[in-house]
Amino acid sequence: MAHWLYKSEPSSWSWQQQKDAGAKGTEWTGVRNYLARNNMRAMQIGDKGFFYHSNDGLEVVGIVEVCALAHPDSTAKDDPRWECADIRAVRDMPNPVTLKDIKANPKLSQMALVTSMRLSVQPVTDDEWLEVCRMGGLDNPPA
DNA sequence: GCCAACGTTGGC
DNA sequence: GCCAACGTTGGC
Repeated sequence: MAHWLYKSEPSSWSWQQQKDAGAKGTEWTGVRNYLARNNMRAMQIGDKGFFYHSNDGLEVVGIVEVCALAHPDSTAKDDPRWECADIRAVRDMPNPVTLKDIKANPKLSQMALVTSMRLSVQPVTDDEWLEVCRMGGLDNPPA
């Protein structure tokens, strides 16, 4: 299964809010970027991803999974171009992994988080997934 | 709060 | 279809 990374500013939508939304999950609305949208179109049910706090925190704080395939973004009713998937919280990172840690790890130098700073929904390779999980203290990373 | 990077928009 | 202007993102 593919892996992803979702950025959110905690002041607009935080990890705590995502967890509070429970198993039903939430639409990942508001993406207005074609690459990010295409990533969401490629998502499959059960795909795991990292939840990253941008601007404030700058760290991977949790694991989420896709619980609905891409559908029209309800916050873009007048513009059929924009779609989003739904995601739900799976678990906390035992130790949040900071952007600083990621940049300092040579194995992660090709991560989109580093190379495509502004992409808000990005793919994560299997190797990157395992490495960040390891750094975060997850001994048995979810597939 | 600043500003660089960069994606999108819109005039031509 | 180019490209300048503009707006937004996001690290610092």
